[in-house]
Parts: sequence; C-alpha cells; structure tokens
Amino acid sequence: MLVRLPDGTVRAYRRGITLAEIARDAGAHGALAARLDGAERDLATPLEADATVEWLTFADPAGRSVYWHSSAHLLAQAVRELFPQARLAIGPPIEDGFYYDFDIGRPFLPEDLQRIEDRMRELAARDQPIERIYVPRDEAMRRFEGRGETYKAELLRGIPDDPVSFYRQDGFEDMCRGPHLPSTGRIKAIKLLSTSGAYWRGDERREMLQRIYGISFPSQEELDAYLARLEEARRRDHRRLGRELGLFTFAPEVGQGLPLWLPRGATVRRILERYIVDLEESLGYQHVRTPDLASIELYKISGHWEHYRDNMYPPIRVDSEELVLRPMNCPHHIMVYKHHQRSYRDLPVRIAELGTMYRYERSGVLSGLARVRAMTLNDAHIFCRPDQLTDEFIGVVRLIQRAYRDLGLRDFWYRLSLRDPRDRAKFVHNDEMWDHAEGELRRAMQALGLACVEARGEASFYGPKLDVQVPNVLGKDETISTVQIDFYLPERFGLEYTGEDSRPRRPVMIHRGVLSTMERMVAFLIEQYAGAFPLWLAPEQVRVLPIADRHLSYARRVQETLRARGVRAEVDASSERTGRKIREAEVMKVPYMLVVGDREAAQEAVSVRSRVRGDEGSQPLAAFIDRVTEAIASRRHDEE
RNA sequence: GCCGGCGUAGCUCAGUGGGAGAGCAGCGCACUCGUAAUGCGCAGGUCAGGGGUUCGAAUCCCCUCGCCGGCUCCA
Repeated sequence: MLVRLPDGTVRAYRRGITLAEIARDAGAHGALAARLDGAERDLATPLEADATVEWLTFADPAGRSVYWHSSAHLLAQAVRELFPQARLAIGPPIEDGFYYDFDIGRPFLPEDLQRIEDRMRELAARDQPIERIYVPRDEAMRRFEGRGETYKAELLRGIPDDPVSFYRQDGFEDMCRGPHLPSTGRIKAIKLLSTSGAYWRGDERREMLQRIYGISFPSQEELDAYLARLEEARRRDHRRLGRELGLFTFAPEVGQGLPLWLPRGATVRRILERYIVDLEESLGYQHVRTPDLASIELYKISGHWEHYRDNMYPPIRVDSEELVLRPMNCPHHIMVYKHHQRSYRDLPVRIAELGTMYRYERSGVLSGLARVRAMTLNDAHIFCRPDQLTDEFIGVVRLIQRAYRDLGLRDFWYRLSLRDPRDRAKFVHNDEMWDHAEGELRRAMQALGLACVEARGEASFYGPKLDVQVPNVLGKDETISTVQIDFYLPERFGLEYTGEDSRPRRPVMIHRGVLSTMERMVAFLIEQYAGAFPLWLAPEQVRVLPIADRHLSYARRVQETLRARGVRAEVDASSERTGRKIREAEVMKVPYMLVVGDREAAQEAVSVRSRVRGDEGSQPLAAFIDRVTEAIASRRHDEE
C-alpha cells in the first residue's frame, strides 16, 4: 500500500496502519489530525488503500480548528461534571478559540468560569484518549431524549447519518463529525475568556443559551502571547484613547450613540474631510449639500421605507408632511441628478457629499464611534452609461487605493460580493442583469490586476459590490470601502439621459464610500495608530515648550510663525519643568516638541524633539518650518 | 431589543450594614528649571437616578438610566 506524504515522498506501508503510526514514522510530531485524500480525519484512522496524506498542525487554520474543537469538547465535559443538569447545545471552533452553548437553567457567574477552567486543566492533565464511535441513529435519539438533551435531539433531526458519529473521552460523549485530537493531553494551556447569552441557532425568537468563550494553545508561552495581544488591543481601544486624547465624548443627556466631537477629534475629522473632498474634486466629483431630513415619500419611492424601516427613525409629522431623518443619501443625490435633463455627453455624473445620516440602531449594538446613530458618510453616487460602468468602477478602485496609501493602510483585501442565485428572496430577480454586472466587476478587477475573494450571497439586494476589507487591531476584517452597482434605483426613480439617438436611456448607478463614515474611519485610525496620528492628521502637530517663563514670548512667536504657515501648534505655558512638559506632550502623542530657552531665543532657533526619534538637537526655526510643512504636505508616514 | 456583568471625585480604583477615601488630573503658592512626572497646600462626591428594607444603606432588595462583553444587526 503506497502513501504519498506532504514532502512528496511515497512510502509503502502495511494495510491497516493508522495515520498516527505514519506520522510517527515520518517524524511529523506536530500532527494533530490529517487530511486523507483531501478529507479531514483523526490520526487513529486506519488506512486501507493507497492514499495521499497531509498533516494538520497548530500552525495551519484547519489544525487549529481541530485543536479548538477538542478544547470545546473538554469545556463541555468540565461543565457536565460540574453541572450535571446542563443541557448541551453546540460547541464549534471559531477564528480565535472556541465556544460552547449550554442551558444550565441559570447564567454562568465569573466564579463558575474559574472552576470550569480549573476542571478543564485537571481533565487535560489526565491525558485521556479521544475516540470516535458510531451509534445507530435511533439509539442516539433515545439517549438524547432520555437525558432531556433537547438541543442535541434537534440537531440530530437535521442530520441524515445512520449511524451517527460520536466522540468519547474519559466517559464523556458528544455527537460530532470530528476530527479531533488523539488525546485530551494535547491541550496544554487553557483560558476561558467570557460568558454571554446567545440565542439557540442564532434566532432571537428562540431560547437564550449561556455561551462560554475560551481559547487554548499547545504551550503556555503561546497563550501568554495571545493574552498580551488582547491587552494591546485594549490599550488601543478607540473609546479609551478617545477619552485620554480628548477626541470625542458621549453624554447621556445628548443621547445614546450620538457622539460629541471635541476640538482635537473634530480637527482630525476635518482634516480627513478636506483631504477627501479635495481629492474627489480633482477626480471630477461634484460635491453637493442636501438636507438631513426628507419627506417619507422619497423613501417610499426608493424602497427604503419598505426594506429599511426597522433602522429608520419614525416620521415627524408637520403640517401636511411626514418627514424622516435620512438613513441614506442616495435618494437625495438621485433628485440632484433629476434636477435637469442629462445628455449622454454629460455622463458620467459623480455626485458626492459628506452626507450625515441617522439610523436607529438597537441599543445593544452601539459601540463608541464604531457604531453610532448619527454618522457622516464619505458618500458619492456615479450615474453613468452602461458602457462606462467598467471604467467608472476602475476609477473608484484607484481612488480607494490612493486614499489607503495616504492613510497608511497597507493590509487589505478585496471581496467581490455576488448574489446567491439559489436565494431568490434576497435579491431582485433579473438574472441577465446580475450576470452582466457580476461579469463586469470580474473583468474590471482583472483589468486592474487585483486579486479578490468571491463571496456568494453577500451582494446587496439590488446588485453586486466590491467590499474592501481591512483587518483591525484584533485581526478581524472590517468593511471600510464599498462600491455597489445598482440597476434598481434608476428604475424606481425613472432616471434617464438622452442617448445619441435622442431617445431616453436609463443610466446605471454606482454607490460608493471610500473613507466609510467619518465616525468609523476615525475610530479605525485611532486603533491603527494607537492614537499617534501621522503628522498630517495629528490634531496638534507641534508643541512649543519654553524652558522658563522668560522664554514665553519667544515661544509665542514661534507658535505664531508656525500657525501662519498652517501648522497646528500650541505652547505649554505652565510653570512646570521641561521634563514634565515633554512627558505631557508625549502622552498626548504630539509629533514634534520644540524646546526653546536662551540659546534658541538668541538664534531664532528651536531644539527639536520628535515623539519617535527623541532629541534631535537645535536647528534654525525657518529650517524646521520648511521641513515640517513639507512633511505635512506630502502626508509622509515615514517622516518619523 | 435579548442574556450577563458593571456604575464611588474629571480619570484609575479602595471601601460589603454605623466616620466617603487614595493616586493621578484640577486650582493656589513657592521654585524659573535644558529633553518622559519639583515640592507644599487647597478644593472636588444627593456613592448613576428613583423607590423599598432597616434605628441606621455606597453596602441588602426592586425599578429606571448609562456603560462593558456577547447574541441579533451593521457604515
């Protein structure tokens, strides 16, 4: 019997040899499970025919999934032992760790978590083998029903297998497809992270279960490193830095999810807004201003009132009108398009706005600036002829690339969100339109030479879109930019342009957001930079630090000179020592500190301290200003 | 919205049935200082809000509000 190993070698083995034995023979010590002719299997699996084997280790995502899946079983075993009445639901591995959902008739308390974690360690230390067993279907159902395992019984009803596979360790059994680790002792370092409520099968009309989240690693060092990463993410949390750096705040008197931009935060936002508006204008976008309110009739035409009502604030009745706070800007921009007749020669028309919108978000989902109820989108709608669609799309992608470069975002990927043709309810019916639009997007991405991941079923209901995914501090992808093709709203609003043949034609719409909402972008950038904004975005770019009070007037003069050149500069006029002033400027992450004393005042100079390079010594004020204004203008990220 | 946790000074937190505290920040005074915290002093709180139990509540119970972790949803 011949077995092809991952290094390409082929070895002969006797029939019936297990994957574990082959792993040992091949020196694959890190193997947790294997892929046998492409299918994931336990190491205990015996081989009966020629095969190709790949090892799953903790180093690859599939191997980690096996590891965390077994960890979830260990969690369930510990809970079952400590809470014999517990009913088990599901316990899968997730991107970072695992969870298990239980029904124990009450919530878990923090002290329960500690006990469970301790028990898991004891169980792992016993290093019991994890075995796969097969149970006839009706026998399994009898067992579940006999023990009141209603959730497992429901799961089994959804599985056609007979017999069904179970995994058994140390007397504990759980229905599971596998694969799993060979033994519980492989789980070396365990941390239970949190508990929460979770709806059974994610359905808010069904039972609320108690979920425990955890993570595990093959060594304590790896666990410690993971926990340190979590700590680092907490340190960079935009809500914490927003308060510490005086960027924004919330007041219960104002309302939930309604941010107050403080001067420093408002400055960052204003710089971003100026940047993107200037950039868009240079690319032929026309910026408009439209009101935050509109008649409900507008949203009845657009379909939002029908499809999006749950996220809209209820109408305000005045005189004979009913007004709503707008949840989206597109209908307003469509009305701008309709202001006058358009010729095929006018297209494309690119209508842009920093459009403020209001969405009713359920209170539980609000989170700092990342999830708010009042937000301003860097929005635009491109109205073009069908033959211009590809070029316009390419133009938007290039704009996104440019903006990301200036913002220092290097890590991102493209997701092509397509319809799921089987899901007839979620997407408007017009297969020809969809096929055409999806094909256009694919071709455009090819023309750009950009790789993208296709995501079936992620399209919006009216058309396919390109989402730009950027990993945040925790490594989770966030959608920042999006480009959506829309054949639907032009139809609803009866949009037209006059074709070459003088006949009315229907334009295509592209909805696009580049910087996302200002709220979300600033939240993202705070975390990205850990509050240390690059020079061009820093709310305070330079702080002048007089050594003693007699240097105050020179410090003021330096400040005025900088401000006259457009540099955001402050003076620390406190009577503190220089060390203290430096510390405070460092804490506020000011990019440049200028220490000025007798020597500097006498020579029209400044002693430059960079927040990253430290003391750079004295230089003429004029030279510093030239250097700093050049660095700001070029939006360099390596100026420091 | 749902489940759970939390809410004491601007911030971080101690105080678990009987005097409301600390550090930092703030203010004042002194020092006038050369690259990450000068010293001394002062002020600051209906202990989230409301109701209840108790001779007595920051502390125990109930309700409301807000925040946090999830679920569901999402720019």
